[in-house]
Amino acid sequence: MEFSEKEYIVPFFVENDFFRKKCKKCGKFFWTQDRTVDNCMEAPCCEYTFIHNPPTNRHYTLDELKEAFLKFFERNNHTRIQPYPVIARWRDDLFVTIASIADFQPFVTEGITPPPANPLVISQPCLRFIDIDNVGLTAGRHLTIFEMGGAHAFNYPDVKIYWKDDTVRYHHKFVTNVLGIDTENVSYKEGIWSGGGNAGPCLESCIGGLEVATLVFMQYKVVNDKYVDMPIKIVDTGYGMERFTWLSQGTISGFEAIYGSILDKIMHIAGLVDIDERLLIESVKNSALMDAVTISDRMILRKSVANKLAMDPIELDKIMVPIEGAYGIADHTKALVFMLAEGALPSNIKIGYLTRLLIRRTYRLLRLLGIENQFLDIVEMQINHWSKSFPHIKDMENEILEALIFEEKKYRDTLKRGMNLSKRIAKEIKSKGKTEIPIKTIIELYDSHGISPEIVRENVKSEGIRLSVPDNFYSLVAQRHTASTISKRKEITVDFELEKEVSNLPKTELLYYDDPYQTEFKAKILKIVNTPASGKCVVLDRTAFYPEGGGQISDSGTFLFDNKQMDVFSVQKIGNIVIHHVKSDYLVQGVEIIGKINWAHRLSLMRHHTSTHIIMGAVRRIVGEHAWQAGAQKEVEKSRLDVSHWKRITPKQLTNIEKMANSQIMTNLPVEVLWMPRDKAVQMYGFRLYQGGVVPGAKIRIVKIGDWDVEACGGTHLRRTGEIGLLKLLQTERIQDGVERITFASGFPALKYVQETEQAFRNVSRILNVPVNDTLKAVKGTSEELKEVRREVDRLKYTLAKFETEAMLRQAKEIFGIKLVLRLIKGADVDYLIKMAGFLVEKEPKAVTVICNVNETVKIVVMVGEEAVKIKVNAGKIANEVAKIVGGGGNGRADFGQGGGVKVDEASKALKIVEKVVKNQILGSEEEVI
RNA sequence: GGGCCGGUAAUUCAGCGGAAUGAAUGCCGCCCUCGCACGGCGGAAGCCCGGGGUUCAAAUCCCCGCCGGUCCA
Repeated sequence: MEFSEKEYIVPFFVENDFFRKKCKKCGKFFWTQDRTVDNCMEAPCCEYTFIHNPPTNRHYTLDELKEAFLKFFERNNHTRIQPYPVIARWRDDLFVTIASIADFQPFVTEGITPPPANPLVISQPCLRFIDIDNVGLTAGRHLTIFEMGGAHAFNYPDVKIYWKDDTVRYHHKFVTNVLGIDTENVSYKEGIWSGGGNAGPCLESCIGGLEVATLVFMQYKVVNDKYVDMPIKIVDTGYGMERFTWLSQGTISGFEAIYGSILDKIMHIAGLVDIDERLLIESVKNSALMDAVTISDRMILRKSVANKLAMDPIELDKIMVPIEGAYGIADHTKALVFMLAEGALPSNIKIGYLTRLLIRRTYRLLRLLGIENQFLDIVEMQINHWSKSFPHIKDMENEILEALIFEEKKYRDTLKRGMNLSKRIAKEIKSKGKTEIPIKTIIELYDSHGISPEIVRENVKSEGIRLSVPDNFYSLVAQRHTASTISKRKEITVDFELEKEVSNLPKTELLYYDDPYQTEFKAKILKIVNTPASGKCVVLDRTAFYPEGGGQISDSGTFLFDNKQMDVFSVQKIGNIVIHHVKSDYLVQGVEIIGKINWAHRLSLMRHHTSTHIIMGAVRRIVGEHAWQAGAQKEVEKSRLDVSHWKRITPKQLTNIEKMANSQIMTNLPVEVLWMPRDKAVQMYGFRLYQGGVVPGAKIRIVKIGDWDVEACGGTHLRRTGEIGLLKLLQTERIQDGVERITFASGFPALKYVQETEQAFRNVSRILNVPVNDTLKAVKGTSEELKEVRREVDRLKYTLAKFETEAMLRQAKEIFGIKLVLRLIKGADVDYLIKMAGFLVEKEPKAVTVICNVNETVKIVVMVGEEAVKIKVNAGKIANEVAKIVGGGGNGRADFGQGGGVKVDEASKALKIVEKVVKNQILGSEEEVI
């Protein structure tokens, strides 16, 4: 899909003599006032021109630039909005905030809620992991954390704010008037933007070879690969705050501009001083010419730089790798500080995995520079620096450092395990006379054990083992994952038919918000829809039925109409419409019904919901402020709360949480529900409000339990905590690394649990015949005794077996120079048989022993003494032959065999053939014995 | 959300259907030494994670659960 010139030409271009040109190198169209230029003015089509030669009127720090940007747009009628979290908890399609527009998706962009202001301006910290391999290599063009200056305007069919022309004018005015850049130095490159199901044309602003901003005009929805007009047209501009800062300072890399003294210190402690600037400048300029820098591209880059400087590329690589490592460390540690401050704890799944990835990567870079012991010092510098603009980071300082210490230890453990494992593998390979580890093993080491090929190489070097890692190593790893995952993807079923049928209905009035204790109400049936997917659905003008949402299951109850009662078994919400699922055919549109909710059901849910908030408050106080709700489900009998925490919650902590929570219940705290403007709420209570995810709307519903806990929440709650009565924590489990699930019960189900547990305990004490308080002691004693008895039985078996053996040997039959001992016993176990047979052959090397035990089945043990083995008697084969007769099988070595079967009556017959089998073995005859 | 690996002595692991004489390190005792380190000899130490199933026989194979590790989206 391409857009025509029409989409890009704006009056501003025409008025100011901009020309539309086609880039000689990349073939893309762009707009410029400079007649002479023939490329788009963006690397790699041209070199950076701003290094040591900034085009701006002065140097800006990141903070200064951000302020200049925000102030400029404020002067131009935009309202400044506080940044959103970097962890995008309100989205199910993203883990992190990747752009400023992500703050407003999907609720605002879909028209569900109005924007917090219109137009607005924001400087949003963003995370991107896509380009993580490039961080450092491209001198600051790619970062995992950066701030995106976003000026946004939302144009509705009836309310127009501004569109393409003003967007370009604002941008141009900002770069020329505020930053003082020459107007000829700015080019606008035509492009297409698409993402998140939306698309539109965009203009990329390039200055000095660097793309500094993207002006996106979101105007289409992508439906079946076709563009459909969106009712809301959105100006989505992204100004790269770090890139502008770099541009204004003209430093060698962006990292000097962004990190200043922090980077200096990292370089200093790593001993990276007195570096030949020419190497850096050439490398930066060349990195601009590389489009996508991959691992194998690195040496190409080095070669071209080395060529210009007449030096050895390998030598250059050795100098550059640590410097780029220092850049990476500066970037990664900042990203970590932001992520951890918001409670994105290291884990093996979801967002936590990205945190872990980043920590491990950082640790490897630090190791490369030999400064891994400085990890926390560097992080502290970052905390102190960035908390000037983002004070919440300082509040979390201890939590951030603690999480890192714990994770670092974990990684060191992994590395240690990896060392053992790879050394063992190396030895095994060596013992096979080989010198190379197969690629399959390397992949498995990485995929299943987290040991990267470089680490393996380090560890096996001493054993003289090599390994060659192919360029496509990481895609080979990826291959192991793709094959099975695609087929198993579950479809989320959306009843489009139902959605369409109710879309024009007025918003349902939600009575449960006015009074969560209302159990009965009158309402008019607005519509009855019957779809194959959802069955019979009733929409009312008002309802007290709480629909499924916020982890709370829906209400149930009945409708009364015309003296008839109909069950409402499930309630859902689609947009602003509440749907009641019923089975009855009796209802008709337009009539008035009486709704009655199942109060016991609802009350239990309310108890559990309020409890969830109380527990969350207690968990934070016991395990630390990093603990976030990672999910929750409120049901009638019990509920669960998933909490992020880097280690297991100990039984002692759990007891304390329970005690603390119950104490809040006994204090009978008031539960207040307030509707507040989003920004004000965040200002008062912080991001911690969003435990259950960011809720839509400019005004949000706040549930405040005394001074104990405040959360944005749409659920139904009690008036006072005392109504919970009793709260019992039932169990904790580790559902993922870094996420602990607490299951609990409130009210009657809690009491029921306590009573049942007590009953079970009483039963145990009754069986042990001891008072309840002595149960533990009694069980301990019994268990000890059991162990002792077991040992005693073993000892007795030993002596008994020895004793019996001697008698058996006296009865042995001598044939062909061996002593044949046959024995049939009842009710013994295999261990005993083996012991007896063992003693026998030990004592008499000429013995051949076959012992047969009859129980529910037949067990046969055969042992052949040393001397007898020499004349070809084979225990395993005897066992096999004998077992066949009792209808089973057997096997074993020459000196020891065992077998068995089910035909109990054939046991004595089976023993009778032994003599013949042994004879055949000694004589080497193949004669059939059975 | 999905994939892969693992749970055996205090620890790191071997064994992967027929006896846990398991291995190494650590621990205890004895010998060597004036004493220590090293060395030599001997010893203690295991519900083979839990629960089902298959089998004459399961640490071993299959299913479920618990616990841990790891990679990817």
